Amino acid sequence: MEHVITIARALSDENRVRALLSLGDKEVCVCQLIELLQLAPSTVSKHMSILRQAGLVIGRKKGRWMYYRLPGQSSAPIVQQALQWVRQAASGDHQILVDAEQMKMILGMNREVISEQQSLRRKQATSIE
Amino acid sequence: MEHVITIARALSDENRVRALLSLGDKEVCVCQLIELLQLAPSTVSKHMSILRQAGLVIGRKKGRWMYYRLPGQSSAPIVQQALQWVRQAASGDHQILVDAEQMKMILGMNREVISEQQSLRRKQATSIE
DNA sequence: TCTATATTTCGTCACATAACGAAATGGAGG
DNA sequence: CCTCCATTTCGTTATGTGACGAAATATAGA
Repeated sequence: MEHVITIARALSDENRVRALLSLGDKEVCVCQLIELLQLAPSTVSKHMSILRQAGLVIGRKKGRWMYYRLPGQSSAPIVQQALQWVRQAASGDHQILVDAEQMKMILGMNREVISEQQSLRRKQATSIE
Repeated sequence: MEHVITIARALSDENRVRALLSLGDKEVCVCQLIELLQLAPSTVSKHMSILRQAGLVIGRKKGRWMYYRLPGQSSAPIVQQALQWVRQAASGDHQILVDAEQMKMILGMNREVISEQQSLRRKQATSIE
């Protein structure tokens, strides 16, 4: 029961569902999710930790980077079914389709370009004030 | 997408999941759910309206009483699958099993007895202060 | 060891939500 | 029409949540 609630809560935020579904069958690092969602690093980190606590994603640390991916057959049935549900339910949604395209783009870029974009955005953010 | 979020949010509260699963294949009125959850009428009413907005239950007004039931085959696949998920995921949970027993009991009582119990509880609540 | 950088943790703010009681609503029956 | 009563709506309060920036952490590379 507790797990049901935890999973449902994890799926009750649009940004988390976007992040989750953008993973596809790839392993994606946080900086790439930041680029996709256009949110602050700390915010994205929190979202991913909520998804991980629910068992909906698996995190793997490699060097300075944290990679997230969908759990495979090894995960609990309750998790697999939840994933199947959200995947089906949101498939065809405009935002999700756009995200898939965007993620393809992001995965094609090497990380240096992403880092550059992000530091650029940070400068913009501070200069606006 | 919006519907996904609405459904997930509706399922992210324990009392709502309890109410939902206690319906089974019966039609249940609000006063009976109040009895089951032991919450204030206004609270239960709000919970059921959230479940109804998500499409997870169907409400039918008969005289002074409001009856809720699970939607049948007619409901959207996204709803049916969500219901199937939560039913499976929470089946075997202790609270849910207890609730099922309790609901059998409540459905066996006629409404006069329930009303009496509830007005008794109201008196108790005020006399405590 | 020192620096740079990806990520997380922490503190804070605005806003959402679950709970209640009181009052409003609406239908049944006198 | 009036009363009763199940339910809903409204207003309030306490707590939860999502957002951010600043600071802490951890790791690769000089």
